[in-house]
This record gives sequence, structure tokens and C-alpha cells, in this order.
Amino acid sequence: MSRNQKRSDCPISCSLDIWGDKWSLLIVRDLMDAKQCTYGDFLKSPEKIATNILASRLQSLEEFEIIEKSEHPDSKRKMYYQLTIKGIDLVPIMIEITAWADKYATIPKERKALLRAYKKDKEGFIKASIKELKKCNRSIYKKLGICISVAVYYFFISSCESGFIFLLSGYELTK
Amino acid sequence: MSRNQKRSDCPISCSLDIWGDKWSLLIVRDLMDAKQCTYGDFLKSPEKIATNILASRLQSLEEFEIIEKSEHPDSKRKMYYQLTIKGIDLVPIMIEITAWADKYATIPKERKALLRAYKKDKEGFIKASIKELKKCNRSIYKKLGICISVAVYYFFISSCESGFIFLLSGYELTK
DNA sequence: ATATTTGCTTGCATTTTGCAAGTGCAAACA
DNA sequence: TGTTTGCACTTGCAAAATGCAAGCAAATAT
Repeated sequence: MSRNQKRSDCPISCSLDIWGDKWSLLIVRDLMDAKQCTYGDFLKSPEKIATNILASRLQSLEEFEIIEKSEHPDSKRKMYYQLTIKGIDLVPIMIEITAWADKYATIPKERKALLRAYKKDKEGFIKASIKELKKCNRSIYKKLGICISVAVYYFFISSCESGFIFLLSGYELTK
Repeated sequence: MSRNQKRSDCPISCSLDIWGDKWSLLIVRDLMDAKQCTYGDFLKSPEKIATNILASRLQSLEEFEIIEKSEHPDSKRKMYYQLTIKGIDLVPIMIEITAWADKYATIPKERKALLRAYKKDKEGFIKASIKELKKCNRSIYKKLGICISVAVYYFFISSCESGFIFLLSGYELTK
């Protein structure tokens, strides 16, 4: 993506200038699954991103401060990518995209039920998730530390991978 | 966009395969403003889409049944583009994108205040909008006819253009 | 009859993406 | 102490998408 030119001041257009390509949101999606945080993990995703495209998207997402790169806690030769607060704030968009696809594309049944629950009572769904979230112990949550209890307002089921994943949004925190 | 190949079954990926390029959502945005419904209108938008790209995006959006094309009520040499229900259902995504850009990019003050109101009480904001909507008389609303009172759940301020615009979602209708 | 508006199409240059192979470096192994 | 392996990228080149300018046919306005 062209990192330095805005087509207009329209918020839709500005957003698309940042992550409006075929790949960026898939990287964000992978990062929303706390298990997929390395370069190699992204390559394993079913869409099979090319290595050069991945490198270029990671760089631009980092420049736009949607993700950040650090040393992997388990190995010095691995890089560890994480969403920033700005990146985590893409969650509402991701959920609405998922809800749209749920309606107009074929997706797995488990998620259909959960999306129905989400749509029925968004706030309640979120609150109920906080309990689950507190059981979690992943680094991304540790990083946000004590903020978790106020910051969390989304609980989300990963799009592609098998297991459940839990997500935070720093929304309430940063406004 | 490649009209015929899905990269995976992930709902994010499927959605991006349909409208995940730099231009499609800008056309959708223009159509959300009931005043921008013709080929020429799209060309006037500040992002300056090229004519061939516009033609190709209109075709693919039509193939995906996000928009539909008909004769312009005022002139036989004009085409009239409108969102389908499927297209109108992109509104929640558009709102969340706008909310994100509102936080992380500079956008006009008027919309900031309105987005704050929306975030504070989504349902209330929507209900309050129905009154306004009923004052409206645009063709897109006429088309949905008697469905308006149940179908409407979103009220939205246009991203780019000066005036207020009012939007419907057929969400409740079609589920 | 002629000019103009409208919604495209066409041709070609530029940019982005896709694919395969290769590079460099740190850790693990022999 | 080499040597191998895993990981995060680069590089080179082909293919596809985008951008730009010009053209074109049908409907309307003069």
C-alpha cells in the first residue's frame, strides 16, 4: 500500500488507504488469534500469502501502528507480532464483517449460533465474555495488565482456526 | 476483483474477496448518499476513480448482488444504481469503519459529535432517527415501501458529502 | 441536422501481486 | 568446533490490477 498518500479526507477512504487491500485484515485476523503471532504462523494460514507480500504488509501495518514487533518470549530467533490498541480497535469492524459474511456466505455452524447471540444482546454478550477472558493468561492480555477489566468489551470467535480465541478492545481505555 | 475464486472459507477472507479492494466500498459509500447514484456521480467523488476501474467495479458489485442497475427515472440515457438489501447490510461495517477513522484519523467535527452520540446509545440513536427518516421521500425508501418502519435500524451521516443523508438497513427484514 | 451529455471501452504505461528461489543469522546438534 | 536447521526475510521475474488518456455509440438538447 502507498504509505504516504491519502486519496481524500473521507474516513472510509482514509481507512482503505491504510488497510484496504486483500491481505492486511487477514494478518489482523491472525493476530486476533493469540496463537498466530509469528511470520511463520501467517504463512500457514489457509489463504497462502506470499512471503514478499507478507513482509511488505507487516511493514506497512507497523508503520501505521496497527501492529508492533518484538522479540518472541520463547525464542530469540523468532519475532513476535502483536496488535496495538489501534489494531485491537479494528475488532468491531471485524465482527461486523463476520456478521455480514455470516448472512451472505456459507460459514461454520458454531459461529452462526455465536453471532446470533452477539446480535441479540451485544452488551450482555460482551459482559458474559469477561469471565472467560479472566481465565486467559496470554501475553497480549498481560501486556494490557490491570486495564483488562475495563478495557475488554469484545469477545470473539476466531474466523478460521479451530479453537476459541478471546479478544480485547482498548476502546473504552483510550477514548 | 477475481469474481470466481475464494481464497478460503474464512468470512473475513470471503468478504475481502468480494469488496476488499481500494474502490468497492467507496462506490457503496456514494450509493449510501441517495444523491449519488449514477456513473457520472461516482466520477465526481473526491478520490477520482478511473473510468475503466469504475466500470469494472460496478460490474462486479452487480454480479455479487450488492448493487443493482436500472433506468434512471429522469432520463433514458442515465443509469440508476442502487444498493440491494445485501449492499445496505454493509452499513454496520461502514459505520464501524467510520468510527475507527474518527478515532485515528482527522475527520470533520460535526461527524465526531454524531458518532459520539451513536456510540453512547446505539439503539436510542437509531430509534430517534426513524422520525427523521419518515420525513424522507427518496426513491430508495419508496422502493422499500411499507417495509421502512420495520426495516430501518440505522441512521447515518454521510462520510464525505456536505449534507445529511439517511440510510436504511434491510437487516431486520431479511433475517 | 448538429452538438452535447452519458456511460462506457480500448490501448498502453505503471504499479502491485504472485511465485520460486536464495540469503543471512542465531541456535541446536555432532 | 564445524555443520545443520529453523526462521525471517530478499530478490528476480512473470502476471495481474490499476491509472491515464483517448475514443465511441446512443439518447437528448438546440
